[in-house]
Amino acid sequence: MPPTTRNRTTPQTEQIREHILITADRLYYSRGINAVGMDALRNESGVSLKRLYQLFPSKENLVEAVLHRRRGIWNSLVETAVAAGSGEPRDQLLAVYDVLARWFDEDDFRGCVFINTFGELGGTAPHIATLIREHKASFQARLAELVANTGAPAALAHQLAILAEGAQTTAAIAGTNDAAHHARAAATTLIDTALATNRPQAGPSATTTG
Amino acid sequence: MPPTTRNRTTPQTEQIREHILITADRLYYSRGINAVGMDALRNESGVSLKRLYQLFPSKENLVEAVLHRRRGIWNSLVETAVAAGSGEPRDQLLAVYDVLARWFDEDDFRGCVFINTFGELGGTAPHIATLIREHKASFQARLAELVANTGAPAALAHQLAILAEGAQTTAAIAGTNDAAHHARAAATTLIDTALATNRPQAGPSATTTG
DNA sequence: CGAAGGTGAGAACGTTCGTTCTCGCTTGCG
DNA sequence: CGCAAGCGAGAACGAACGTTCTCACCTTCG
Repeated sequence: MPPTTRNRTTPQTEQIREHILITADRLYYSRGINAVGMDALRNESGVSLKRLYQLFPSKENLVEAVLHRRRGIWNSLVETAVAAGSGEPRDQLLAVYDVLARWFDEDDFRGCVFINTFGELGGTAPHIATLIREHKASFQARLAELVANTGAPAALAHQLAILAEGAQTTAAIAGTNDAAHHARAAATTLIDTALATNRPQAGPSATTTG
Repeated sequence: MPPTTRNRTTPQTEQIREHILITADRLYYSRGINAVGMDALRNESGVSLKRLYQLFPSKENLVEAVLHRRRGIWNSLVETAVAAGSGEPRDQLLAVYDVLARWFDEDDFRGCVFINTFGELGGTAPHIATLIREHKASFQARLAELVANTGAPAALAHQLAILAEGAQTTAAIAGTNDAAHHARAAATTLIDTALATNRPQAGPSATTTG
């Protein structure tokens, strides 16, 4: 039923929806969410208020959709970087910080959308707070998988996650991208230390010859 | 002139000012700044609007005063913890993460005021963004001093700062205080690695004996 | 006592918010 | 052609915002 030619408006609807999400994301990200009214979004996107509320029944709903879309983008960035490397688990972990470095270099970088939104709305919008919490938890879970592949203890994943979070806020506030470099260096130290202390003296347990 | 008995209102003024700052801090921190109007602050503090605007000519001015006060509290916490320990530079650095651990355990903990405020207002209030940037820079400068005392390379200070920032946001969003423990463990690894690789084989280049 | 000035409670101001409604206009279909 | 439905532009709504003003009251000092 969905892909029939029944409703002429349907094909455009998805593009309009995406256009709204892109515009809202840009405005919310640059100015904060409370500071961007629906009128501003209407003017910037060129989409009428009627259609805005038709596609997103409330502002909170729209904010959630923006966060959901950002989550997909973030996951794609991470997975692309993880898949692009040598396949070595250690390199896959470090690839996360290369993603950060490229991101921090963007002109309009102003920190992590989820962290910013949590600070602004986390105390009053429980549904949004939960959404943010779940996103961060899923990122940490992905890190835990990558860490497990290296054979390092699970605690390393938490440490690497903290480095990634800290790099984002530090880069945002300082206005420089140095933090990505520093976080990557710290991650390298933590990973190598974890790997060294995990299989310490018994070196040649050469079960994996690859 | 200030400490004379000339003006009867002066003695109370400072207490009222502090009372306003404490109340505003609590409301802003728990709900976000835009979500707390001056009426809410009037009702919660019991101070009339007239006196509020008498002591703080605008809301932005009040926000800046709240941040300024938080900065002093944070610095006191850090300096107290740094001074309380053994005096060993390594322990002084780790004391910072003990401060975080105690802080995260507080019931109303909701992350770092400066990070939260930067996310909400940093894009539209340049003066506040600058104030936040300066606070973070001064914390990093203090860390750099402590790192220098250990003899470790300066880059360690940046890494430790990133850990502290990341622990704050991670703890806030996750709602647990595990991040303080993980950050402390990571900091220990980074510090010890930096100290070990800094004076590796060539030990006695004793130009600075003291 | 009586005039002056500062105060608290809260109304009022103009703006902006999120959301809904009105109203011409277009458009697809019988 | 005629009509029902959907659309964009924007007015309108009640609420809340930051800020100022009114006014009765209280204090203080000559």
